[in-house]
Amino acid sequence: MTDVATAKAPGVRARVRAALTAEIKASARRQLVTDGPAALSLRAIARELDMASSAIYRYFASRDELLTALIIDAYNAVGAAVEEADAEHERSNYRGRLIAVGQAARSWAVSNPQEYGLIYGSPVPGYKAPPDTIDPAVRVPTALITVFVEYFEGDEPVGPPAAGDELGAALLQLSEFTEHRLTPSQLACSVQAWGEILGLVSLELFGHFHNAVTDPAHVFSYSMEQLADRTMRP
Amino acid sequence: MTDVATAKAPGVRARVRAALTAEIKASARRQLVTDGPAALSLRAIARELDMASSAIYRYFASRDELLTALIIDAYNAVGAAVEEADAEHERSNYRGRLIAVGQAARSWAVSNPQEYGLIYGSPVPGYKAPPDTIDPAVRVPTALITVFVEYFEGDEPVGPPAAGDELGAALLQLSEFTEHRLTPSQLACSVQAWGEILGLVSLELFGHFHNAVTDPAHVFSYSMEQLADRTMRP
DNA sequence: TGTACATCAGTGAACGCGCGTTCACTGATGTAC
DNA sequence: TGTACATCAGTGAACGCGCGTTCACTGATGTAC
Repeated sequence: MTDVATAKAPGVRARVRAALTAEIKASARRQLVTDGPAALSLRAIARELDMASSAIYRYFASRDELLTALIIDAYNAVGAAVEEADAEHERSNYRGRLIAVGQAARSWAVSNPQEYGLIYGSPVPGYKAPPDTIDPAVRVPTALITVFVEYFEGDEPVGPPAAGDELGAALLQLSEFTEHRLTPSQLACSVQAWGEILGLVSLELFGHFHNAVTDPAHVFSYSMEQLADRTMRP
Repeated sequence: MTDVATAKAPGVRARVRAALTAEIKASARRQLVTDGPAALSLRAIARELDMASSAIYRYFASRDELLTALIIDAYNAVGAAVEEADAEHERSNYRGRLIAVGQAARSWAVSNPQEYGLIYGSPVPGYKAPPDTIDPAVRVPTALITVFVEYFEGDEPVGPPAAGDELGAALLQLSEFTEHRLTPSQLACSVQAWGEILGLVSLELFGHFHNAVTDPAHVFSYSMEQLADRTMRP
């Protein structure tokens, strides 16, 4: 029992701690919507949570650390949404998976525009992302490229890009990341897909469709179908 | 002579005024690079220009008005770069024009990353773009879509989208903008191109190619060729 | 050409505000015997 | 089970800073006769 109690010991205090940490982040997220990341204010959060501004420092060592937490949360949120959408399709339904990944990314972005801006908009000036943001950041592109890897796998496995292959050299790191299972032009195809998804979502969310595209959701769906049509055989 | 003098009268004072206005904007642009638009500070500009902070108000009525001027300048700068690049090709060389437009947009963005972020990154929170930003903002997409309009013009001219055509409805405003000279799927094709260009540039400039794409310029060139290949007949 | 007046650029002080971060502190909650 | 001690959460005052904007003002530059 002492054992269990000790195991649960962090439970009592730590649970309260976790709850407050979450509340701080929620308040920060709310603030993001109205003021943007650059204006994220610890004092404003403290005010909303009815505590001394210095109390925040029990939970986050600095403003930047809080920002990092928000960024990681955002990456994990899109990442999870995209992975879930992908998992809902037959593994061999590459077309369906590709479209699902794109749709899930857009849906999340539309529901969380400020967090989308935080991770895919202009970087916060003066903020240097620490290494622990990398893994979460990589989830969406990984999900996307995995669909292509598995789709192309039918073709003979490819080695590292040949010397003198400029496109291969330009995409060498990506080729390593996928363990050289895609040709340079297949890698480029994945990057283009990622670019098109992100570009369309950014145009929509950052207001560039005003007075031009009435129904961005429809145009996006259509574009994803087109994307699938042209990158994957029927 | 009095006539000319009166005509030139604004010249003396107004030229000094124009010069200082430009200096203020230049300082603001410099500040943008290090601190971002949200932190744009009139006092910092005044400090750099060795004048009282209140003097700025002789040139811009408020911080927001200065920001608007920067945004308009940025849109006009990319707009001009893109139009120039387009003009350097034979009118009938649609493929060359399309690629040139994309390349010019990217080149400008790479040389002016902060101004790119200002207009194509996350919107500045609390800032409402006034109507005079619209015309400059529309130059790049107009150049792009014009290439498609002229390319497709060989086909029979199309009317407004048919009732019940969902894609046509989603793109109705764009169709009007081009005086109904493109079919809905051709319009969508233009939007996709614009999305892909913007997406690839954003991925590159906002740091998402780190540890993945070594040579973004090459991948971009390749992608533009592919884009031209798939949207336009040889 | 010369004078009287209006316009404009720029000053410097002030208002009222918000910020991140530190520090010594009080109590409450957990830990070890 | 009870006591002594260590850990931790939260406080409130303070430091030093920067900001946008207003206002009454001084001089210089242009305008009209």
